[in-house]
Amino acid sequence: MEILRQHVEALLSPALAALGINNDHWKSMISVSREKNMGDLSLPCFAFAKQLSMAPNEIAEKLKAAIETNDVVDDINSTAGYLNFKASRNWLAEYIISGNIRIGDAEVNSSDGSKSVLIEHTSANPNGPFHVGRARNAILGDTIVRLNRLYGNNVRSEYYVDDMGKQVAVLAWALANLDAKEVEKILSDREPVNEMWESKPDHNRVRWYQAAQVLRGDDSKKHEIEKAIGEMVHASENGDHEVLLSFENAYQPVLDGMLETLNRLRINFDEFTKESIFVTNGDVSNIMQKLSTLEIHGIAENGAEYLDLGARGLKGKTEFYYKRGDGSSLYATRDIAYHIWKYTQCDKLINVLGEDHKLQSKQVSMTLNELGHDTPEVLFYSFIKLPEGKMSTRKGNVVFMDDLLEEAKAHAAEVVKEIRTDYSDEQISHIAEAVGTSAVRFNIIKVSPDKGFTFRWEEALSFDADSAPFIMYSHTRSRSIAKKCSDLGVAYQPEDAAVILQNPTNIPDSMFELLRAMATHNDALMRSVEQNRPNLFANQLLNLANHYNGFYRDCKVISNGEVNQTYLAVSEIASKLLRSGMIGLGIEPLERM
RNA sequence: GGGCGCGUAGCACAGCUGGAUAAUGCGUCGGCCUCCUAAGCCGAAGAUCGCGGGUUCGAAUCCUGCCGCGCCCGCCA
Repeated sequence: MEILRQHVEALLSPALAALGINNDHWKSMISVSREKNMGDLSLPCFAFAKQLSMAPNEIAEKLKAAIETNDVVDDINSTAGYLNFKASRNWLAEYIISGNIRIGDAEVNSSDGSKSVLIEHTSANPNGPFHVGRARNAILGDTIVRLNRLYGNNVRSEYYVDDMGKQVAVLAWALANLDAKEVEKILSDREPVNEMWESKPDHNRVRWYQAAQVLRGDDSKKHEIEKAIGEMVHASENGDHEVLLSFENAYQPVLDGMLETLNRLRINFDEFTKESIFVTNGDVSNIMQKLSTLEIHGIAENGAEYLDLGARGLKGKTEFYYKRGDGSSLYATRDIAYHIWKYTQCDKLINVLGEDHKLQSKQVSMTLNELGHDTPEVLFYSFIKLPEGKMSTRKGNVVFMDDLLEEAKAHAAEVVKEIRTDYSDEQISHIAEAVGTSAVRFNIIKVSPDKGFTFRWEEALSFDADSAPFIMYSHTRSRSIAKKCSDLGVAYQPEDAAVILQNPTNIPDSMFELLRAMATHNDALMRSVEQNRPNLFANQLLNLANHYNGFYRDCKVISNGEVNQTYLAVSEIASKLLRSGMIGLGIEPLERM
């Protein structure tokens, strides 16, 4: 309720001055009321107690007596040492109906020259299909992208393609040296690929990768394979175009398959940047050169080079190696080159990384600092576990995103079929797809990223309150009302605000609660974006949907064939806010469901 | 062993820069469809905020010790 702040400050200022409080420190003490029924903004008076030698509640009472309510703040009360200010119903209704709440659009970049943000997320090795654990990165990252756009930032999303490491080399080696029969023989003790995904290249080619991994553990073949792979890695690091091309031919179909899965979740990227670029264009060797001149630089016996980050306060492992004994670079070195390049593209960087990358990320940031660069904001997330324990492709203990999406859609279809008997199969399929994918996204977004949560099918497929369908349902109700009104010949036009406001309407509690939820909507968005915590905004949207439902219950927009214009205006603005917020979270807004 | 993170009702999860009766969902119990989509709404029961110390007028929130869980501690990516 930041919109109320200046009004409250104006009221408080003279009253506090009269008590002898003349500095502005109290302004930062005004905060959003915890007790929603007491007020919107509150001033705790405890801090004044000593200075004024008065009890806090006495101070609050004195202030209350000294302040006159007005059209904006029409309720001031003092309880237990708090002075509470509540926005006036009519003022708030007028404020919102007049179109003062910013709606935003998560699908476009602002063009007003605002801050440009480069968000790198997912960047998974292109060697196999997404399981729910790996997909947490993509869902969090894409949501941050969307919320930044909704907030008004200029955003570019990037996938950093690891096109030259050992993992890709293993895949390329396997594809060149093994045929399908051999692969299936090697993997005969494992679960076969779900036939539904047999022709999907991420599910298909990962078999070659897995078979190669098995062979790499086989003592009789290990040597020969390691040598071959080692040569490929080495060649790729020297920028050997032929090898890099064979790598690309190996991983690109896999990556395409993975992106197909993300696409179904409405996750897209603006740019794909290949790791090898920074080797072939000389950036990496330039950086290694620069690093070797730093005072915290060190050289190991075999010529490998590192930075002593312990000298800069890093605890635990202090040596950060950026160059191997053979002179080649390491993943982190290339990542540093990538970051420096990223800073030539944008003002601010955000990375989304698994918690296993914390140390690595810290090393990269500290090194960037040494080189005089800014450091990225990083959102770390914990892993998703299964009830049986850690997710592991090797043990067959995984839930693939493709399977989850199918399952979610099927479950949604069941629900729709049961309660909407008049819908066509096509309609049901469309709704089920939207509900299924939205629910999957939302279940991951709504929990705090640093919480390691356990994946459970019954929860992933729960469409009750606290889920995407709950929000979608509220939105659908608002669309249904708009359609009915339009059928009656009444359409909401934002320009008519002044006319609508000429007819005062009764504002019941539940409508007031909705208005308050709308008034705090952008406060929540700001917090969510500034702190890179999508779950905060997910919560806001649940809150908004919840209050819309209360409004829906008590304020009939259409009654006896007559449209209440004020209610319709509020319903429509709430609807827009729900819609833009849903798109911000990657939830698909439907007209009917 | 060291570093980082987490620990809130039977389960899951929220709690913004310390503040008033710790929010919400699932599950349990009870109520609401002649009226804009009941995937909804209303009500009840259910919490020593891991344990101990400290700072403060005030701590789930900050500091510290311990316990439990996760991740990391490669010249891998």
